[in-house]
Amino acid sequence: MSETQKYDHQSIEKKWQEQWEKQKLYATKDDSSKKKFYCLIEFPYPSADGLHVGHPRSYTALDIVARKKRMEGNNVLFPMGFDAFGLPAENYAIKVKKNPADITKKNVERFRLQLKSLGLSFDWSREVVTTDPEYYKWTQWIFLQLYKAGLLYQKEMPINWCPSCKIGLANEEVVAGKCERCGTETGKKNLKQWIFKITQYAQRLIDDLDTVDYLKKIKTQQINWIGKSDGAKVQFRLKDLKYRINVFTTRPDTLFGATYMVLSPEHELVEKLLSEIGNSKEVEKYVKASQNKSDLERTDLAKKKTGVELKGIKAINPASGKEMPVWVADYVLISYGTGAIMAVPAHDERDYEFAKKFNLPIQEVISGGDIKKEFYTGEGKIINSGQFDGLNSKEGIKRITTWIEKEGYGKAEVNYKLRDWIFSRQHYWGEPIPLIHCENCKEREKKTVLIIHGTGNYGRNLWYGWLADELEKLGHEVVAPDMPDPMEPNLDTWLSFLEQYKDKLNENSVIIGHSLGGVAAMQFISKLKKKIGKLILVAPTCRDIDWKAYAKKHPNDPTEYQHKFNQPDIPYDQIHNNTEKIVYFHSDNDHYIPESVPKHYKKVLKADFRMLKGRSHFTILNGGAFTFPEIFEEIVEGSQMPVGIVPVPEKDLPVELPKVKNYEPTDTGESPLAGIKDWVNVKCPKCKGDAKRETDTMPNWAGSSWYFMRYCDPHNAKEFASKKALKYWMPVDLYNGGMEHTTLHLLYSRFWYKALYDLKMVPQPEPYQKRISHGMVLAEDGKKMSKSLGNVVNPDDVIKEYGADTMRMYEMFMGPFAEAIPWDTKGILGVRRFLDKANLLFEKVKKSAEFDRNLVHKTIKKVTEDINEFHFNTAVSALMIMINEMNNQKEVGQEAFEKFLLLLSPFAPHLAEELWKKLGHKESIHLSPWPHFDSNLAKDEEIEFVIQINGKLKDKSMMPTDVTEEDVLQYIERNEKIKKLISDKQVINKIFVPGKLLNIVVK
RNA sequence: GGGCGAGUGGCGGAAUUGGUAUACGCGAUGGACUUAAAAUCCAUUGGUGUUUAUCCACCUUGUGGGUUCGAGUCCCACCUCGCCUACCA
Repeated sequence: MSETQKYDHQSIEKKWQEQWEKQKLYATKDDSSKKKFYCLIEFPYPSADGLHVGHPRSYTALDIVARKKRMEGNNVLFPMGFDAFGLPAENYAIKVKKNPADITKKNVERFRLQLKSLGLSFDWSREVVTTDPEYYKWTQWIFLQLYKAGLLYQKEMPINWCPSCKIGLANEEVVAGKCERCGTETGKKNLKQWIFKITQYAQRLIDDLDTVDYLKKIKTQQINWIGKSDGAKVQFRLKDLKYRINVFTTRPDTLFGATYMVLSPEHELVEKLLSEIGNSKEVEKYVKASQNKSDLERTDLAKKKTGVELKGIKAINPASGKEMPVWVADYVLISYGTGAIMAVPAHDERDYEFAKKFNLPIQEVISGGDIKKEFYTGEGKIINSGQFDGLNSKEGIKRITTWIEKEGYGKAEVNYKLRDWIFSRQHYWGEPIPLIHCENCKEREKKTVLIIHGTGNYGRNLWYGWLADELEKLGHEVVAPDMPDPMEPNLDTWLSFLEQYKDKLNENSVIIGHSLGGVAAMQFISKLKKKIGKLILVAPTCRDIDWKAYAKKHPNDPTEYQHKFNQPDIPYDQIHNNTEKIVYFHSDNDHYIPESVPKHYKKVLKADFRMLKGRSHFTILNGGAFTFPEIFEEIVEGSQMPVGIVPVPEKDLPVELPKVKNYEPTDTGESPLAGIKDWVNVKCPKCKGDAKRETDTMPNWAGSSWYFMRYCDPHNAKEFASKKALKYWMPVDLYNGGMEHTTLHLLYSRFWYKALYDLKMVPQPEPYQKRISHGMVLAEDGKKMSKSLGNVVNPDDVIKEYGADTMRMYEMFMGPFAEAIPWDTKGILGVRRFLDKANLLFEKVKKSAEFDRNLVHKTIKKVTEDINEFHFNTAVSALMIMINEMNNQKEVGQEAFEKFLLLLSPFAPHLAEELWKKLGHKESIHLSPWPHFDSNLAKDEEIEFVIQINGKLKDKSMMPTDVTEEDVLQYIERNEKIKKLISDKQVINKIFVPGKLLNIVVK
């Protein structure tokens, strides 16, 4: 064959691409009587390097699916866009001193051209670019809806900080202590951050996976990332101290085996206890040292455990009653559970190692191992655990948890690894967060909340701590002091202690008094010379309680002082004068406070009484809970939004990025936007006073968390997408992307979609019906393609030399779609030869020529089914077999050839269209119906029937597919070879598999 | 350490519910065409042995066992590699 026998891919491909575009062949119409099919592929980040050969692999695969679905009569949505915000463009902009917007625009144009040269059937009229203000207007709008729904808060916190990129990183972006992007070791920096309450959705993000069709490993990854564990929260008393240590454990069955406790270095108690311990200097030194350790050091030195004992501090094991030493050690992480553990060295690897190193007692409580030699984490019989001895450990978990709850030491609890999503970025190239900080509004709305705790407790313990955190998330000022001598309180001491907070209080303030603190609160308010907003009493005590009787009933509780507590008459009139409103919470099962108490207060207090069910005395004791949303609600009065932070009004969206001279992030951690005075200074939309814009921008994840919704209605100027369009197109029927996005992008976008579903803005709770993943394309050496290794293959070169059709087919043929496959430039030749053969075969086509119907229908069946299952490589090989068979004939029937072209058209759309038109068709092949197969015709009439002896192949012969056992046995009678082989042996059995084989079992 | 997945020719890889292992392609070798090369076409191509006629026998899907008439496929143990994850209490 000469050069002229190779088809001219350049002119053919250019011609059809132009014609298709002119005819708008792939434009999708919304209102259609046809069944919809939404086929989605992750949109690319338009890097300066251009398209990678990995991109076309998944694009072609989904293009094939989309084209086939279209030919099968579906209304297909197959869109494409660009995810263009983010660090690479910004870093490049800084390097070449240009505007990232200009750079991005250029990159997008290049990408679009490259994608178009592949002949993909995207509906380009629906393209979205996340950096386009018309697009990010709606990203900001959605952000505001979620903000108004109370899903965001701001908190000063140590964030992961990359000293090289000068950017805060989400936990998820730090891989093994290193910056995901640049590989530099990360440190910590304290910054105020906007944070999404994704943890609120943790359970639903797990549960709803049951309703969707994702690859198993993708579901597993999602579940693992959320990391749910069932266990119990248990409270440990400290000997002679008011403080308590809360721990989370998944092994309550080992409670009796806890021999020491460990606090993480960041735990608040470490600082509080410093004055009580003998070796405070040593402890301080240790805490400081571990703060300076990077996450990498703390995790990498996995096996070398360090720690310091808090000398003089003893915790009490509520189960065994034994005293236990308390340590601080950085193998306990502040970010998981409560930041403290009960250590059970006999049945936990880490605790065992620690106990061995520091010579701490090891107490076996589950039999089955040999704890002298090794820890034992398996199941077994419970021993050394009093009343629980003899139980199976699995049963023990349930029984001991129930006992803990009954005795008031804790409660069953679920814990998640997933942490809230840090959303702020201190960078230029991202969507501005559309919020305005207004000091006037803040002063007006901010509440000062004074929490006065009860006996034997401290300021931020239990629900006080939870409530304080929640209020601070909204920007309120919380004063939750540790009251003096809480074990033996004295009213006068308490009142004089509270004096210091007097000046902070005003008509907007709230005072919460719990238990004994309730009495203190009333006394304190009655002496104020001003009015406060609200008094919230939570199960307050009262001198009416018979403390002597109580002490008899509860001999272990240190309540001696209670009846000594000085309670002069409370001047109720004065309290009413000094408060706007009083709310009184009590519980129907408070065994601490008799019913006579609320009865008494009902008589004397003009309060709003609220009865809550089963909250005991509002503490962990006796099964109480840690969170009391009712009390929280009473303070914020329905406002879920942080105070003094005003959403930009919808009519002012988008908040566009201003042009700046300098894109570099600052060393202070502020975004470069902070330096642009004209932009930062605005009037508050609420009070019209002077205010400032938020200068943080959104992370790269924002735009990609909802782009699939915008595709449904991309030009809508009034809504992010119309209800009608969303209802028709959503959910996505097929979503494909890389494994690298199966945790974060999927989790974040599912979270946004669920939140919008709760706001009734989208039609269902899950965005993606089916999710599959593609494998990576590796370099010829089997390594990842990278510039530094110099092994990158440029798709433009391949397309220029061999054509887009060849490129597409080769990417499909190279191996299983889901697996990583190395690129092989020589392998492309085989596919190109196949297409040349197809082109040449056209000369042999005769309208009237006979053809092999079985071959045609077999191939239709194979290709159809393979595409359905994403087995593109074997579909290509079926087409190759068909072409080879047809090539062996002198003439080719036109009908057979047409069917071949139809099957070829999703893979090689240009050549298929060229030959289709050359056959005389007026309409595009891509608008033609997908061929059907006849199952009977797809079956072979004759097969190679196999004769085995003891399962080993001895003979084969062509026979009809439906050959009977008798016929085969007769055949054997006539077969000298088989007869000879079995002549001297005893035939025990004959197994006949219809249409396949006969196995003769001999001895 | 945990989770998921994979080990099949010289290479990429095929193989329905257990039923002819190595489809399809690359590469290689030989031949045709050519002054020659490229391209193309034809033939051969898992291994070993015997025989030189290419008929035959045996072996072969990481290793070792097991279940079965029959195992690449199912079960058990082990080895190797890849990906994700990691002091998650």
